[in-house]
Amino acid sequence: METSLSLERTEPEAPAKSGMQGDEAAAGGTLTATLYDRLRAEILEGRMTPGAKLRLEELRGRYGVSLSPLREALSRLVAEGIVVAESQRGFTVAPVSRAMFADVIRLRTTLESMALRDSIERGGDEWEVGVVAALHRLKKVESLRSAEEGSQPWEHLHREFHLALVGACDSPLLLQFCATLRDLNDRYRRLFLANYVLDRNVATEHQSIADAALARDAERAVTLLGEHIQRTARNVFMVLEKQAAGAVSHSA
Amino acid sequence: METSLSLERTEPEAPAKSGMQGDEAAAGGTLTATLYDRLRAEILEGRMTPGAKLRLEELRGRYGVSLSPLREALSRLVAEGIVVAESQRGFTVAPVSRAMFADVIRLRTTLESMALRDSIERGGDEWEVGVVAALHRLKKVESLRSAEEGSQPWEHLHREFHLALVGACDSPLLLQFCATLRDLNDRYRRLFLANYVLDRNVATEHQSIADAALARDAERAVTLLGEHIQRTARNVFMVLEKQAAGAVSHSA
DNA sequence: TTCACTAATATTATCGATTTTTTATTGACA
DNA sequence: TGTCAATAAAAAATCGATAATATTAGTGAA
Repeated sequence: METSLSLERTEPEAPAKSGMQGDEAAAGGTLTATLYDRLRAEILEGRMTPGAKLRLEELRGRYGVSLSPLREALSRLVAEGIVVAESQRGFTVAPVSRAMFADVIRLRTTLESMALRDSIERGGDEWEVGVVAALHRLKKVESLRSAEEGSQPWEHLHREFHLALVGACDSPLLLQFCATLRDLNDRYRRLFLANYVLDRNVATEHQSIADAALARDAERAVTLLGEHIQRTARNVFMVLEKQAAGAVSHSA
Repeated sequence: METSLSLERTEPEAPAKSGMQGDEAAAGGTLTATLYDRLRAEILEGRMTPGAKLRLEELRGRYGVSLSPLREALSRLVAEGIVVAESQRGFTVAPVSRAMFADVIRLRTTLESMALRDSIERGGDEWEVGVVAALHRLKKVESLRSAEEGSQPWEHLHREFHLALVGACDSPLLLQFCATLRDLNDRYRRLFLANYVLDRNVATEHQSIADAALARDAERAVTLLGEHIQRTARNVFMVLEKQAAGAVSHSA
C-alpha cells in the first residue's frame, strides 16, 4: 500500500534500470549499482515475496558483499517504493494490494495514453522505424513459441515495444513516470500471472496498436492501448481476488 | 536534464518529506532519515548550487556523522533525481535547465489538474473544511506581510493549501507524482525568484481557485490553477533566460 | 495458564580504517 | 612551449568491527 515511484532515467551510475531488465548487472560500475540492479530485478520480476523481510546478513552472504553497498542499494529502492524501510527494523519487500494495483493501472492507462498521443504527433522517420523494428522482434519471439509470455526474452522485447511506441514523446519526465508505472504493472503480472495461459492473441493486439500509431490515428491507438492494458489487468484482478489477502508467491 | 522523481509517501522511516518541508529533521528516527530530510530540504529550498559537488568528507564534517548514513541518504536522493551519482566520482546536486523546468511545468499542470478534477468530484465535507482552513491560514500569513512570498511559513502554508485542494483525489500515486512535481517546481522558484517582488496578487488567485473548487466548478478551477502555475513559471523563465546557462545561486 | 518482566540472542545502524579510483602535480622530452 | 607519462595527493567505495535496538526465550508470580 505504499509505493513510491521513482523515476530515474539514464543516470550514469546505474546503467541498467528500466531499459534493460533482463540484462544482468552491468559490470564495471560500482558494487552499489550492481546490487541495485540485481535486487530491483529480483523484486520486479516477482522472485521475491511481497512483504518479505530482507535480512541484511543473509543478503550479505548471498551476494558476497559488505553492508555498506547493500544498504545503499536498498536505500535507493526505498526511495523508489520497491522496498520499504522501517526505522530500526530494516528493510522489507514492498507489499502488494488490490487497491495499489488498481491505482497503477488507472494512472498507467492515462499517462501512457498521453505519451502515445504526443509520440504519434511528433514522431518522425526514426520513430516509425523503431516501432516497426520492435514489433517485428517481438512477433518473432512470440512465433517461436519456445518462449511463451513471461519468458525472459519476451519480457524484454515486450518492454522494448511499448517503449518504442512512446519513444517520440518529448517529455522525459512523463516517460519516466510511464516507465515506473509499467514496472509496477509488470510486477503484478509476473507475480500473479506467472504460469498463465493466454486467452487472447496478444500478438494481434500489439500489431493493431502499432498499425494505428503508424497511421497516425491517435484516437484509435490510445483506445487499443487502453484495452490492451485493461485486459491483462483484468486477469491479474481475477487471480488477486482469489487469493484472500496475502501474497502467495514463489521463492523468498 | 535528468531528474527522476520519486514518489514516496508516508513511509515510516522518513517522517518528513514532502509534507513538512520546513520542519527540521524529525528526531528519533535513524540518522540516515535525518540526513535525508536535511539534505533534501537544503537542495529543494535552493540553498545549494545546482551541479555543485557534494564532497563526502565535507558533509561528514558538517553534519558530524560517518560516511555510511550519509551515503545512504544521498542514495535515496539519487533515486529521486535530486542528487546525481556518477560512478566512482561521487555525488553532485542535480543540475537545472530550461528544458527540465519546462517539462516540470507542463506535466505539473496536467497532473495537478487531473487530481484537482478528481478531488472536486469526490470531495466531501472534510475536504471542503480542509480547503477553507488552509486558505485561511495562508491568507493570514500573507496579510501579516512580515513574511513575503518565499518565507518559511509562507512556503509551508502555500504547500498545505495546494495539498488540501487535491486532498480528496483518491489516487495516492497521482498525488505522489504531483507532490514530486511541485517540489521540483518550487525548487526553481526558490532558486530564481529568491528576492522576487510580487507583480500580482497571488492571494487573490488562491482565493479564486478555492472558490471555484468549493463551488464544484471543476472547469473553472482547473483553468485558474493552470494560470496560477503558468504565471509563476513565466517569471522563472524570465530570470532563467537572463542567466546564460549556469545556475547562479547562493551558498555552497 | 497467562501475564509481566528480565536475560539472551539476533539484527540493525553507525563508525573508523583500508582499498581502489580519480584528479592534480611534476618533470622529461619533443 | 606544449604534450605526455609517472607520481603524489585527494576522494570515493568498500570493508570489518562496534554500538544500539529490537526480538525471542525464559522465569516467576498471579
